Amino acid sequence: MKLQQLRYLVEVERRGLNVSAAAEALFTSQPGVSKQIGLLEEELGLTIFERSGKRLTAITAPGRIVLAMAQRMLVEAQNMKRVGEDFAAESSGTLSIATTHTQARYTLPPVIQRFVRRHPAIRLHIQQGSPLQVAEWVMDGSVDLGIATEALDRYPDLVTLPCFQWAHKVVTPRDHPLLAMQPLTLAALAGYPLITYDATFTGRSRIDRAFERQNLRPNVMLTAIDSDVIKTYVALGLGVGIIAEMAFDPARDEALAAMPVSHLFEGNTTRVGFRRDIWLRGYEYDFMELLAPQLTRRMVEATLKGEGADPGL
Amino acid sequence: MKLQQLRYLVEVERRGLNVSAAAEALFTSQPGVSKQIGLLEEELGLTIFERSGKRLTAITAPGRIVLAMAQRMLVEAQNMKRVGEDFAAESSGTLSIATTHTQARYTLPPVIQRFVRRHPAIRLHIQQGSPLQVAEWVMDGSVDLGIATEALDRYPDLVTLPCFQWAHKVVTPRDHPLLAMQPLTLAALAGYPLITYDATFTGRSRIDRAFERQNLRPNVMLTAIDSDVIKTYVALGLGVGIIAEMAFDPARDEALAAMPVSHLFEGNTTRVGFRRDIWLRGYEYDFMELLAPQLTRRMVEATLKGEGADPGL
DNA sequence: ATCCTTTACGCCCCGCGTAACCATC
DNA sequence: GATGGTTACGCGGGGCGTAAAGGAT
Repeated sequence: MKLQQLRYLVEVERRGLNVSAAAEALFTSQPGVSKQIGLLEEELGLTIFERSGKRLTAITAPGRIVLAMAQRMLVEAQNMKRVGEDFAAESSGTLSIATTHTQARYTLPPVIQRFVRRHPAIRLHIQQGSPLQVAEWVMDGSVDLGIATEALDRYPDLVTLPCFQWAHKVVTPRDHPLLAMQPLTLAALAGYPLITYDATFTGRSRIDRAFERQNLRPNVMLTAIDSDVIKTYVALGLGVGIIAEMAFDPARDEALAAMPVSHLFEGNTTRVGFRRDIWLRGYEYDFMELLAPQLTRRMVEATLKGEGADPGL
Repeated sequence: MKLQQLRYLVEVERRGLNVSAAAEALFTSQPGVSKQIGLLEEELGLTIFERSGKRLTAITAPGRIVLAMAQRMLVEAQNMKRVGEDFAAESSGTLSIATTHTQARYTLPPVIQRFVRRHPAIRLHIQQGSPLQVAEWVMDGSVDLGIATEALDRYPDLVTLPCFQWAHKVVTPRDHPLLAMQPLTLAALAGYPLITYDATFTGRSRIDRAFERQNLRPNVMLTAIDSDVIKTYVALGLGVGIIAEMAFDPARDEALAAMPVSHLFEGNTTRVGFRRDIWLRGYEYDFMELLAPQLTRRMVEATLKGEGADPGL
């Protein structure tokens, strides 16, 4: 049994049982992959893939078990490399983060700035997507850390830690009639066309839930994944915006006025998440602490220990 | 990184940082082991072993982490092979059990007999030792299952399941004065020289505790790990024996008389234990069920799931 | 007819063994 | 000097690539 064979195996599964695609993804030849998988099956004395003639059609029951084991072994192998990077240099390495637009645009810049100053040789990779995508990327190992307000905590194989809390703000043009209203009500908001986040983004669930509770049907006339887009359309007078508070900058957004609405919508908690079974490098602990001061290395490690429950296979 | 390198690594550690011994144990050449470990260290970019000149003297901090990961990977690799044996044939394979004399001699024979009838092609290996040895053998993977009344449950990395309960019996020559005593007391027992198990064996701890509670100092004049030895000396009139009840057979031991003493000593529970992280083959589940009918596959798997807590590193 | 997998075959790397050398106790 | 580890070097197996053949849709 070779680790290569396991890599081939896992990749074939990831590519929907397409050996050619797997070979391409691994920069090797298709026959090689085919052969090694055959050898592995022979060595283990079982068939991992069901074949109809020469085409792989399904994964057998033992195959599924073997696959799960292979994945764990590969994660462990990757962790070993991480330990190397971690202890050896602390200077080289890559930190890849998946997050949503709001975090990438408003929360992360100062964090990243300090991180880069402290770890100048670490290459950074920020991948932007929906909270669900963020979670999936963390799950499949294509990024190390995921930062999002939604979705992350729905994956039991991820460790998620709360970073900070935030509230929404309502933004309007500076001359908007709502600005005179004290205090602002949901009913009043529902009287205007609304511009806010896309269905699965950045606390949108809290917004919807608040209106639902009062049986209001808000007129959401435009949604975006991007606070800047929302603000732009609000400035054009197309409606009233509901955005994350950190996305409003009085200096930069001088065409707009913002009103606190923490009394209308539930608070949101932005979380950082990572796979329970990966090895966190020193600079990843550092990054988390920069992101949220309470996430010290000691605290994160304690959480890992405490949550040690492994659902396993 | 190759699995071989990890095997070398782990073996070197097991052999007290002696590369030559590790090479010998793995049936390969010493320079090969040395080189592969060097290559692994180079690949990971860290030193695993501290060297004074050319001699390995200690394991570095990262080395310890790498070692733990390597061990987990190797266990997983072994599990993969087990899955193979398990699904493929169910016919070939080896079941290795570590246990104490009493179990091997009195409990296991009928179990083994039925097991062999059901799985004629499985090779059996019974290794006999003290409860502590049994636990260590299970821990280091040299046997699959351990069966013992003592010690097993003190290892958190082992899953231990209760098999059955049993009590001690007092055995004497047929004409012994104690036989007339109704009911038997500890004080009476303490008045005779006793012959029983070695300090760490087969419920011996319960025997000692019972005397201690009454502040009695029994005269244990001979100890053995072996019920047959005890019975032999009892038959010779050297003293009164205290043995496990299953070790007394009225037909075979016609020179002796036995008296129930469950009112004097606590009951004992014999347990079967195995490493939490190994893959149990179908016939191993079978064996456990033959050993103790309540240990069905379903029940064992449920216990595994429930205990899923993994202390990890 | 096309796509995809397997079989066949040859190159070349690399793991392993032998031998020689070297450091520590 | 004995034990034990590294370096040097040559052989051989096996992984991987190219080419070709064989099924499935």
